[in-house]
Order: sequence, then structure tokens, then C-alpha cells
Amino acid sequence: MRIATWNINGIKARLPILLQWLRETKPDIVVLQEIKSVDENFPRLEIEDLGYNIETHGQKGWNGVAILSLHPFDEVHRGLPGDDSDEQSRLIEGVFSVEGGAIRVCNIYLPNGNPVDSEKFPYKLGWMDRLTSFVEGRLALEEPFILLGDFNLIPAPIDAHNPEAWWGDALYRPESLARFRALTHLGLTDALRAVTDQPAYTFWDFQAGAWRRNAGIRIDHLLLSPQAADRLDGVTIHQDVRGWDKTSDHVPVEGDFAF
DNA sequence: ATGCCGGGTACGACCCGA
Repeated sequence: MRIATWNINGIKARLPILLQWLRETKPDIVVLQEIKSVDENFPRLEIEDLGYNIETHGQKGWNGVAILSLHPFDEVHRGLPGDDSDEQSRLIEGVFSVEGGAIRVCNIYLPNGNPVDSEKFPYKLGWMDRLTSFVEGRLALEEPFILLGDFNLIPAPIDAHNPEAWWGDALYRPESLARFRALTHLGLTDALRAVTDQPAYTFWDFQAGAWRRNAGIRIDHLLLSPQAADRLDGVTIHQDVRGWDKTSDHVPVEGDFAF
């Protein structure tokens, strides 16, 4: 099974390249972030025509997440527990049947957190703390669990073209990294780092010729429970998509699994 | 390092992203 994550930065603007990529790649499951759409306006028909089931957790203007799946949903969960006042749509989870059991796919759009002297940074840190509590419960299920999406977090210096330039940013500073480590130390495997020790990026800014200079960062991740990591066959970063017309600043990242 | 780029809302100009 091939399971991908892609921050598409606006479903309305990206529908043509999303359809092109789905036709070319035919992943089993794709999770999307920053759909920037309410559920009612999500362009379902052309995606459904390609065979995909769709579940969304949208929001007007910004944020918003979705899951597209060739396999029917057994369950869907929306929103990150732990703060009833949080109205931002940043998490949607689906459960799917596979041979011998179920897999659980949790799509997140983790808050950016900049600027760090604003309320956005403590919101990011609180969101990460809530996520860690949530994931702890999921791991207790001892089933294949894939936590993937836009984490807005640079795990290590190798994951930035120019790490010194990012140090202190909400994506790459001690408070954020400590929480990312607390999350992974629950027992999650970073899929990309399980298959390569080479630099690899998933985001290149629209500005300052970042793509042309390969001034990228790796912030889109697949984190795997032991039961999912045991079945990992490979990871593909679809970097060519960054060169397409009317593309997102993120590219799809795909994990291949033996289920 | 920054919002220079780019989407969204809404139709001027600001919010948001990383």
C-alpha cells in the first residue's frame, strides 16, 4: 500500500496538479494539508471520478485537512482532543481494513508557530503537547499507525540546506525540537530516516529562488508505529512536482508498505 | 533574515504561510 502526504496550499488552486499527480501516481491513500476550503466547497467530483473516497476537515480561508483513499473508510475522526477552545482544523484520522487487520492513518497540519514572540508559538507548543498525549493513546492500540503530514518542524541540521539560517525559527529551535523528540520517543520511526542518511527536502519557499538554489527544508514527515515500521518498504519524495506549473511550495512524500 | 511569492477573502488591502 502506498500512502502519501502533501501540503497542497489551497485545493481550489491546486486541483489541476492534484488530479494530474493522482492519475500518474495512483497512491492508495493521500492526506492533504492547507486545503483552505470549507467542507461544502471541496471539489469532490473530479477526485471521486478517479476512484477516491474523500473525508475532509475544512476551515474557511486557511488550514484544513483531508484524506483521499481508494479504500473505504471504516472510521473517521476529526480534530485534536485536549482544548475545546481550539477552532483550527488541523487533524483528521481514518481507519482502513487491510489483510489481517486495520491500519490507522492520522493526518496533521502542525502549527507553524512564527513569530515566536506572538501567541502563535505557545499555541504550537501546546498543540504538540496535546498531540503527544493523543499519540500515546494510539500507540497503546499496538496496531499499524501512521502519523503523517506537515509537521512544520526541521528534525536535524541535515534537514535544511542552510541550518544556521533557520536556528531560532519556530520550525527549528529548542522548545519545538524537544517536543518533537518527546513525540518520537514514544516509539515512532521517522520513515525517511529509516531508509536513507542523505539530505532530502520537502519544502522550497516560493521566494528568493529557493527551488532554483535547492534551498529547501524537510518538514513533511511520516512517523510510524512499530507495527507500521516493520512493514515499510520505501519512501519516495516526489520532488519533480515542485517544478510543475501552479505547484505548491511542498511536494508529496510517499511511504510504501507491505500491507 | 525578510513575506521579495502566492493563496484566500473579497474587490482594496490585509491575513496567513515557513
